[in-house]
Amino acid sequence: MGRPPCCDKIGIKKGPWTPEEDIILVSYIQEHGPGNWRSVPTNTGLMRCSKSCRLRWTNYLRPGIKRGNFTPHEEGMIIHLQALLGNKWAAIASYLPQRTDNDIKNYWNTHLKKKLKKIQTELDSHNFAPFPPPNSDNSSTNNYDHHQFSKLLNSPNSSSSSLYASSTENISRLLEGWMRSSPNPSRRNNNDIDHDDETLHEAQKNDQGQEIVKSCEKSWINQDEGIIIPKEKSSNYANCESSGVVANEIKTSPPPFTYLEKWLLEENGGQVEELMELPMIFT
DNA sequence: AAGTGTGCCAACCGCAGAGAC
DNA sequence: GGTCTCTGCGGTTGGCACACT
Repeated sequence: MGRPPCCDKIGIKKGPWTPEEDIILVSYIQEHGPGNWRSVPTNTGLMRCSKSCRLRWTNYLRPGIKRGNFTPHEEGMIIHLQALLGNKWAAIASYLPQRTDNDIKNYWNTHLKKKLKKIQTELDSHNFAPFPPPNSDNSSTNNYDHHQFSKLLNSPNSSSSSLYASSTENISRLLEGWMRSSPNPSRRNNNDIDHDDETLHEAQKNDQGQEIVKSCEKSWINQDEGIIIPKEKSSNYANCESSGVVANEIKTSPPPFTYLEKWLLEENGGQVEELMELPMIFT
């Protein structure tokens, strides 16, 4: 049935990209813009399949990619978005415009998964609950210890994010300035981070954004703290649901997307602390 | 110094969706 | 409507670098 893999073709080079290949690819895209990947190998003379060219561009060469350590804020966003969306790395990456889905996926698999697993073990051994008991109000959260959880998450003993460092210079710097002046750039320049809100609004228009909105409908937004608690884990939700408040709130007017926006794009470090205290689903 | 184990990340693979014909 | 092609996504892996013995 299907067509053979594009990379099975004879003469197609595999493996790590050389700086020369990078420069050829960057030069070509600089001139023609990203897209029409099919024609890239033919037009550039690169002995790579179109897929490999696209991947190299999107994951490594395109301008605006931030490499190196993930900040606690980014880490928190990933953790929470993963809890919210699952392994939808592309969707998660759309909220971290400077990170690639591959980068986020790798970081999750190599750091965060272990970190959360360790935290869960710690929580078990300390006998305090990661979630407030259902049907209880916030004043009686029993063993649930926000600060302990936060401490564990930020503990230097739990795998250090500082180990995650870039080993190679980002060749995309060659393109600095170009994307800015380009009439229709596919991605943004490093200097455009002040337009994050525009990107988010664009994302909201497309399927990924709609997916987030749908996800929000499944979550209970804690408006006091500006954070999102998975519906099934929130005692507030349980309490309100029983009174019919939430059902009406969500069914008739889903939580405004701006809550998620505001929280996700909040550059204030103080928000991170709240995030770290957030109960979440361990997978 | 050499061998082995482990962590990490770039890149590959296979699948699915969308669009063109 | 069916087939083909292109693109994007998520899971997996190869291989390098470093740590440990």
